[in-house]
Amino acid sequence: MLSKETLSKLFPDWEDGLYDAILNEAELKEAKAGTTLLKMGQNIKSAMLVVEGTIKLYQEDETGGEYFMYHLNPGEACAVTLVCNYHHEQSQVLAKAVTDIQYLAIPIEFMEKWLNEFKSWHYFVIKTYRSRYEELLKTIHEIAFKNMDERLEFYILKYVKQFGKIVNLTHQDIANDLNTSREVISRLLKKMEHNGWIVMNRNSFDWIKK
Amino acid sequence: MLSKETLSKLFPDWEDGLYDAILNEAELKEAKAGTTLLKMGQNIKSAMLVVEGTIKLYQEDETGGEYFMYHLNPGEACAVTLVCNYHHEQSQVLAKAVTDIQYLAIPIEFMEKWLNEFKSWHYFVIKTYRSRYEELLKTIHEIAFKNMDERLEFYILKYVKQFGKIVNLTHQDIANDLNTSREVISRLLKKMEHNGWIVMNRNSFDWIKK
DNA sequence: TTAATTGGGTGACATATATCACACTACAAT
DNA sequence: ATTGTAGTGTGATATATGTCACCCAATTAA
Repeated sequence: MLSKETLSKLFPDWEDGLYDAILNEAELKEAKAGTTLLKMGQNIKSAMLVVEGTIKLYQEDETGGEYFMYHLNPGEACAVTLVCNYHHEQSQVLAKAVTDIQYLAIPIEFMEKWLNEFKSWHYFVIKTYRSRYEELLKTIHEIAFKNMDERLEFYILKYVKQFGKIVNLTHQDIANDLNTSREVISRLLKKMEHNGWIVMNRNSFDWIKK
Repeated sequence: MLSKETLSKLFPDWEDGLYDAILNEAELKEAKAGTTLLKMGQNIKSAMLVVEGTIKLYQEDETGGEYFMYHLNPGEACAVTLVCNYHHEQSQVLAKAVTDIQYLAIPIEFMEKWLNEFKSWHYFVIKTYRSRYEELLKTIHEIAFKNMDERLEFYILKYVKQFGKIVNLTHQDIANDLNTSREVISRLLKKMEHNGWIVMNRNSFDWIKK
């Protein structure tokens, strides 16, 4: 079960009443690694706050393509689910659990209410949107101006920052996240290996640049 | 000079005290069409609210490339300038006036203060971030999944929605906004003409599809 | 131990876009 | 009328990436 202590570690800037509200209204849910938590076009019925584990956020194409945008970690929230004035709002993003996760699901009817009641909630929402907006800007910068080799490096660095220098991803995983094909990634990784940036193993490689 | 009536038409959801605060603290500025209002990396010293005219927001590359993301119209605000807790925050976007414009410049020291004082300001900031976040998602969708011909159509439709079916842009203008070359745009527009989607003139063309 | 599956390597080729060179035309300036 | 300039059209070619075909090695399942 969830305690006020746990909450105050995850969300240190909240006022006391907000912790109580969460304990009363939020449901603590779990999901296995790999689960899809939110699909594009799906109706949003609750806000999502990460308690444990990591979530990956994607832009999704009608034809099945995906483009990875950013990670969500404990103490962070999915921006799109935070402000739903109307019911039946549809998700604009795809969210997947990377690891086994725990998250808080708060029915969206509390969103409007809490914005009124809790100043710290209000700040939390703004902070969330601001930082996600910045992530999207970085993503646009990559896709609009960089070639695949640079985007791959940027992608790997995001991974390394999250999980460390041993990158446990198959070439196919990476290709899916960057909306390209496995062959392209294989060739680019080979180049990186020649350049001495990585050491390759089956199913993984080590980032050793710098 | 700026009146409370004008303000209440532009920003209908604000509380009364906020109009007064604006009248006291904001400076009404003007800029000619084509002016650069904010460059990437530039220190943000004031928030920007559009009163008259249209602004275009870009992502900018170190090497001079630009990618158009969205328009800002009267009653809208530049999200990045709205939440600057620290001084010396650097702009992540490029903003240019498309038409002659008037805008309100509010020194950033009031941002934190007003978030505390005015609930309607708080909502305004959230609404701004939310809608800009959605624009960025659409932009990512275009660049990540679409070829240049589809992106060009999307681009033209944004223009048409803003300014009407007569598109007063040179091929070079469009190429700059989509970070490609004039030749590419020329050829694609020729195709659109063949398909009967547009009628071309010198310095402009008409969108007649559908 | 053998067979099947998954991850990866690589050549050949297709396509989209970028780049270069240059020609042409409408309009503006003189 | 002449000249200059900005906007446009278009072939030739280069490059990055996508696609197809197929192989091999490592791991797992039988």
